[in-house]
Amino acid sequence: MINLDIARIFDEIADLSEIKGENPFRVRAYRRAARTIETLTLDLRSIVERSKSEADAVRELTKIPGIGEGIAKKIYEIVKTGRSSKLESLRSEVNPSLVELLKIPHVGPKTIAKVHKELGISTIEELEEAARRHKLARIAGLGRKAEEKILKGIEQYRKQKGRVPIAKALPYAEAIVEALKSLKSVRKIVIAGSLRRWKDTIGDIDILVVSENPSEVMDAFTRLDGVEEVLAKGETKSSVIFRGINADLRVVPPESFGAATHYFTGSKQHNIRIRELGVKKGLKINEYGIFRGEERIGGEREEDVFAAVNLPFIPPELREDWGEIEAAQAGKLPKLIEMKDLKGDLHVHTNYSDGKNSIEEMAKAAISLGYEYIAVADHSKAVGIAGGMDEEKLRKRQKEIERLNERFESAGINFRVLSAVEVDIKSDFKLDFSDEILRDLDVVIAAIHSKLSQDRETMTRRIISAIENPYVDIIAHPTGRILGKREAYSLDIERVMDAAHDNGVVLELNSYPDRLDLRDIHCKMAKERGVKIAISTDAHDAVQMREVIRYGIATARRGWLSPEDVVNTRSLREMLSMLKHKH
DNA sequence: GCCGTTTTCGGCCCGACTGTTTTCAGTCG
Repeated sequence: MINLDIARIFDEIADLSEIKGENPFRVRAYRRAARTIETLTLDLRSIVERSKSEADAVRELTKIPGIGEGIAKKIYEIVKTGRSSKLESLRSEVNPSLVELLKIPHVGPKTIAKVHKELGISTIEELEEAARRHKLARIAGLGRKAEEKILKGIEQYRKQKGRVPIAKALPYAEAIVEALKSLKSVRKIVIAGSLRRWKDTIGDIDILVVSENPSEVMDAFTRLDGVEEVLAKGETKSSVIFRGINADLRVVPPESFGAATHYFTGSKQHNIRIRELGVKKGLKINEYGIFRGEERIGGEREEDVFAAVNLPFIPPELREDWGEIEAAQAGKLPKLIEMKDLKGDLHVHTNYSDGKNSIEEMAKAAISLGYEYIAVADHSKAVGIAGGMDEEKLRKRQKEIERLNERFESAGINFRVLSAVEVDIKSDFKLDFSDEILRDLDVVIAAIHSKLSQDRETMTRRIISAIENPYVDIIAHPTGRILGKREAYSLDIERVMDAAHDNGVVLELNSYPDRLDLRDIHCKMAKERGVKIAISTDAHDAVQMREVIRYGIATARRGWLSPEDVVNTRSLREMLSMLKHKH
């Protein structure tokens, strides 16, 4: 039983309670607890297991914001017994298959309860059938339009568009901004929402505009080249599907720009917390501004919103209700890493394995970025599909690296190419090069590339065995996820982090936008455990080295990382001294 | 269900859009 499983139980309790018609604030409490738990950097199971009694465990658990006595006791029960009696009794009251209907756009708990009660509908197929036969319109409160909407929603749900990797949504958002910028009445236009928070996946594109002529903007937006469907069009807000992705646009007056930017950036949970703080100070905070009674006391700048509740500015990447509000109150917001802090890239490929460019080309690209070093980390021979190197090819590469470094030195260029490998951790736990070979390299990166479906215990031990090898410095893409394609390996990430800490091994944050692995919350977890991170690109050509790093930096910021948490913010000498097999 | 230097009870963020309502409910973010 891990945190994620417990979060799922509370999500189901929330869903079932909602359909049952429970107090919405109770539902919200379960949802908030689920969100908190799934992004918690502590293991609930170990908190419960090291407690002497239930009361002791409850005392510890209720220190977590959003977890009170009721939910704490349920966590205790779940960890101890593997079951939740609350969930089980709900399941006997509310048909559990109704939960899936909640995922259909435009279908909410009230509608579900109604169609279930009136028509006995409990599956998507039954709902679709009833809508087609116009049976739904007979129910009070529903009509023909509702039937159309529900059918459309079902179609959308089946297409499973869902969330897309940030690198796919960002260019579309930039294209929309570019197109609308040219309108005369557009004074300001910004990207907000999860894109501004740099979340790894994006559900929809949010654009905010200041304009004295909203209807001109709405018309232009809904007629953009690329708009496939107009979902809603109002005075100040419209929604469309833009090249397969939902896009929302909102127009506000200039004096509301700051408040609207904050509101539209989210996250939803962060906004709720900020507005609650406002309520306690007798203020109303909405997208138009900050109000005391009728009087507006701010909202032109985003800082106004934070200042109104006595907080410093919180960077968008932190606005997830992952503790940033408490940290801001305590004056303990981290100084987040920035692009300019990086001094090198510790994981790039060259044409010695599956990279496109030569070592020299990669080095020159790195120099142009202002870096002091790169580690060329070509694949080892077991990764045949990526042209992995054997020992002989490795020796040949070594000579080329040495010649290149001599040239840089004699030309007075402060830059060094580090000789590295991305050595494969094979399914039998062995590394793909002998210790003798690894010992002579500048940097040894180890990673898993095959047999990804081994069980949780085996995968955990497989990675830890690499961590314990005396020459392994860095573990690359530690969880193996590929967004939209492949889940992370089944892995006990906490044990991996503890082993990394104990052995002085660095974990990689792979900047590839469909990897971003470690992910944001894992970076936070690593930081709290004192594990150092390398933000690397894993670039297979020079253009990628330049372009994908921003996603890595953004993810690091979402994971609360400061320059000192990251090894490649250090000068060459200092960075090398932090690696395990020192040079 | 959570939470509290004005509360251990009585609040709980706030508004836009749509549809079916003749004054508001449902859904969404």
